[in-house]
Amino acid sequence: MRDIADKKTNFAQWYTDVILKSEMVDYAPVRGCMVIRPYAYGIWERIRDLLDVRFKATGHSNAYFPLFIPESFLRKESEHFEGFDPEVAWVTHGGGEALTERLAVRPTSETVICTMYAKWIQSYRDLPILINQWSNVVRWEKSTRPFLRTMEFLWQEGHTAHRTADEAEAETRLILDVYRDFVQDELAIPVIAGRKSEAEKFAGALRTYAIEALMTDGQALQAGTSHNLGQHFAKVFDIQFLDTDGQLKHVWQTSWGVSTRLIGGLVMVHGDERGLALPPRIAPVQVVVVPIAPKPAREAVLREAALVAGSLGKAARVHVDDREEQTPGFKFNYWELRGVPLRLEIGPRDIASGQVVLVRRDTGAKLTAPRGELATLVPRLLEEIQGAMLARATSFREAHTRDVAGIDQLESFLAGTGGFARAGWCGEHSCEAQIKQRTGATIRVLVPDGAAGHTCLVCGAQARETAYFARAY
RNA sequence: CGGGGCGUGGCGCAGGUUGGUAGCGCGCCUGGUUUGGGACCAGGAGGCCGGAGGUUCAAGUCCUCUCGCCCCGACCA
Repeated sequence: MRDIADKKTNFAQWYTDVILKSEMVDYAPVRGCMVIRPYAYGIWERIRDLLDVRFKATGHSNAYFPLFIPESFLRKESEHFEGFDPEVAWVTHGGGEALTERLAVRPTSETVICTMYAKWIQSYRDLPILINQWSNVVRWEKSTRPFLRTMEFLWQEGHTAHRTADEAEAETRLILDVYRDFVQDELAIPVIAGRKSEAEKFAGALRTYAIEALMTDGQALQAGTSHNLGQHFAKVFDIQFLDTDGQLKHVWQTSWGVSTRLIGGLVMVHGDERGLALPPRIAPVQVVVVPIAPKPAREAVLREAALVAGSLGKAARVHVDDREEQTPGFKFNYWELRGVPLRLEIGPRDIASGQVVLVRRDTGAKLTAPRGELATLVPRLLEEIQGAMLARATSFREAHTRDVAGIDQLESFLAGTGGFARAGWCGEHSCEAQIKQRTGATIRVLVPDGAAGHTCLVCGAQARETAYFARAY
């Protein structure tokens, strides 16, 4: 493949090449910021729309809270403040005058939202509150990569308040399931869902759950998080309600989010030496029609291409590439780089035979089909591609997941192909820290199953948890 | 913050050691011929070399300062 670095030997450069050359993104004038170009924004719109449906279906509503957060709000919960302070951007001046109180550009919105919830919640009848917002946030990151870690990014953040601890925990897990299903079903990315260790949890949370995906370079990517905030925020922000028993109680809260980082995940899970490969359900363009139009037949071919596109109607998102200046070969590469799942070729030969040529992006497989069958064949093929992409990603993950018995095994596993290493863990932070220090790997998630009978891979004590370790983005 | 790399037409780069009329590829524009895996020919447009200062008859090139970007690491929800 011309113009993009070799994926096997130079993954980081390959990633950068793909996202720049497919015109998904460009570097912004400000360090660490990115411009999300129409093609990638189209993917984000699909992500947003599909997730939003799932949020609404589980009872949530959207709202919007301000970008600016007074410093005093952020300081109320000390663990939360300390977690975020190093990467907060502060506004100190406005309208040419110094502000009496600095304003944070939100790194996340718990503190403003809690302030409002304190006003809105009086009675158990006001609960639960189930609000989501689609917004941008800013975190002053030292080292950035487009989509994976940028100083400003787009995300959704859900913030809920509940009457009981059980209800909050159920909500936290419900959202984790929503995320897992969404990412697997729509993005064709298999994930491991589990709980974060104390060291890795959200600043201010009681418990953090996450879904973790494996990139094709063997590194993990946190693809979504769901936090059970307990009553920490309720207590410092004084969010109380009068319960049926006449007692004044603090609410139990959750917060959860996914971001434009998911787009980086799509690239790194499904991309190949030809560029991006998009799962059909998320692809802005599902089918591209490339007319092969030598001059004498040009009019006829373009007319047929338009007819075919039209005949697919609502069955698929179709684009006809009728640019005159480019040759078919150029267009094939162009759309493969952009990851369009299915290509249709129509030329004089096809018109004569009443057929079209179809080419799958995921496998490169080429087949011909009679024109009349397209309306049923194309949707079926798209679903087949969707399934095949998930299956491929899943078997890659399976092939790169190992049980390791000790830290040496973990180290050599990571030095080799990398991936998820599964092992027992005693629950002590010192053991977790030792692994990170020696191997660079962290606990991605803890899963409930099967710790019994295992020992901690570091200290050898009885394991309390089963952990997935990996190096992560 | 540490290490490395780099700023020269839109993009990618050469030129620098040895100062002497700023070049190549791609892209772009016009015309023509082409179109089943990144077309070809011809003719064009476009940069005073990141910025400031200095040395010199003369600076892309040498010196000083400065700004910025990328990668790796550290850090990081």
